[in-house]
Amino acid sequence: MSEEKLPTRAENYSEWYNTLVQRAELADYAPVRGCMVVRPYGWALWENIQSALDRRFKATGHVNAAFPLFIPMSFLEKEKEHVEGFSPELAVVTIGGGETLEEPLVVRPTSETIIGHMYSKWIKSYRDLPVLINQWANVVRWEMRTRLFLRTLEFYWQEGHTAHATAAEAEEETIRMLNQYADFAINDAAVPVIRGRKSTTEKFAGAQHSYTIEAMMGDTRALQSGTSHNLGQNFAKAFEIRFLDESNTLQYCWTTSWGLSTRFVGAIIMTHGDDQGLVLPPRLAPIQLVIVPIYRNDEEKSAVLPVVEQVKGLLSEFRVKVDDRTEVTPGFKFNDWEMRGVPLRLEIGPKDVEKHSVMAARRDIPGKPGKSILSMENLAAQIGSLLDEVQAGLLTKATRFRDEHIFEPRDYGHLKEVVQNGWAYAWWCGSADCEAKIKEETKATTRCIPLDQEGGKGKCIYCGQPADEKVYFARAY
RNA sequence: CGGGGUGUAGCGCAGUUGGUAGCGCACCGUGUUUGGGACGCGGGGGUCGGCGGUUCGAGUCCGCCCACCCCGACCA
Repeated sequence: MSEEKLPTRAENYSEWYNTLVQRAELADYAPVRGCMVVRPYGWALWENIQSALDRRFKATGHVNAAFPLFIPMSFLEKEKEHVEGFSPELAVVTIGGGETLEEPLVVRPTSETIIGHMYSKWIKSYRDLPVLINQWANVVRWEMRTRLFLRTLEFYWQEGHTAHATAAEAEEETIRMLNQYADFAINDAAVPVIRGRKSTTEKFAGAQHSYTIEAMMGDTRALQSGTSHNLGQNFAKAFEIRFLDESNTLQYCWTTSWGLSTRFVGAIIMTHGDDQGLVLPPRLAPIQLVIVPIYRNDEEKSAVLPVVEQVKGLLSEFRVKVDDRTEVTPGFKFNDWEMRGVPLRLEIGPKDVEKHSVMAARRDIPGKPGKSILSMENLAAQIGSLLDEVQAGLLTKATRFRDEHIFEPRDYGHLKEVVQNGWAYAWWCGSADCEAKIKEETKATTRCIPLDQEGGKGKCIYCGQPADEKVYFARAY
């Protein structure tokens, strides 16, 4: 049960986040540092994210499989950049069954290597391609600083791994899945995202290049919310993933990988949440609608409860919860479900029973303005359109917030200023040196080089050299 | 790993010059309440982070250790 007020976002954003995650019962701290327990409500949200994504993966021809948690250490070492990128954060098992292992086993930080190993066994001919496999899994990365959902030692995700006959097909796949992520984020989670390419410094260790969807959180910091990597032939060469083409020539495959994790739960919290608590997008909310019965005595109770049941029956197409707790007052329930982010609340009391109506309150519009009286006629249709309005409203609001906090700085001094409370969209010459200097001086990193560029030429915001592309700079999670 | 902080009931905290542990919330029982975070009465719950030391006596003083949180270098 929840105590009273949350810390406000303005007061202390990170405390607001931490308190909310726990109070809304999304997750809790595990006894191991940096690990989290995803509680039923949080997991239900994740399951809805999973099914929204899985649907898209299936629709684009992918199948699910499961690969082992343990990876031989030597596999990690086969791709030079990959091992350099991941070795600092590996958890390694050296003892099994009381015996020191012949070869240490890495707890997977990601599965390119072990999947690459299997692909080299499975792929012999161009007829075997493409291979389009996804897995839902947990992975472990030994991070220094952790935050619930945003960065934990162990997290849950999906990782897609594909192999193709040509570079063009691999690139097409990489972009296709990036677009699936963007579509999911925007249309199901109401999280507006910018699709873009990562700079060389920011890309995945071992990738030829990486793409990302970047979202702006309520404190204007950026969150990398999903990534798609074109691995080129790097892993194919390291793991001998080869096929015979139509003309009987042995060729290396072109592979991709793409992932989206429980971090996205954090994205939803920080995109939509307000000082009352969570605000969940109707398409993903574990509970879309809560019904709070209201009565003062047994007489009213016996009039109200049957109507509550009747309404619940009418709304069977939605995820409905009836809050029939007797130990707390309706007022408490209102606050409680608002804190938990339920998009819509129905109040049913004696007055409603009498008038054959119900009182509806939208989570995204606090107080009286968000309330409306619905007649019992076509109730399901009315609820359906209210939920659609909430869904659309969240996206509009989040998009407006983001756009209001994206600036095109005049010069470097101006950039320094705007990244304190927003993103800077500026020309960049592409040099890792300028990128590093900017990071050092402002804490802002390049988030992505957006795919949708208006073109033209400019001068690097830092060094003034000619630049072909504009990039987003922001402080990031 | 560096800097800062905190460990006392599930959570948040108090605990005086050392004298054997308390408050609020939550929890259990009960009655009155119930359209925006109800109230009364009665209860249960603690190896005071761990180990050692000083002392007749340690939550309190001393030493060592451990854990967690916050801020930095790495990351989905």
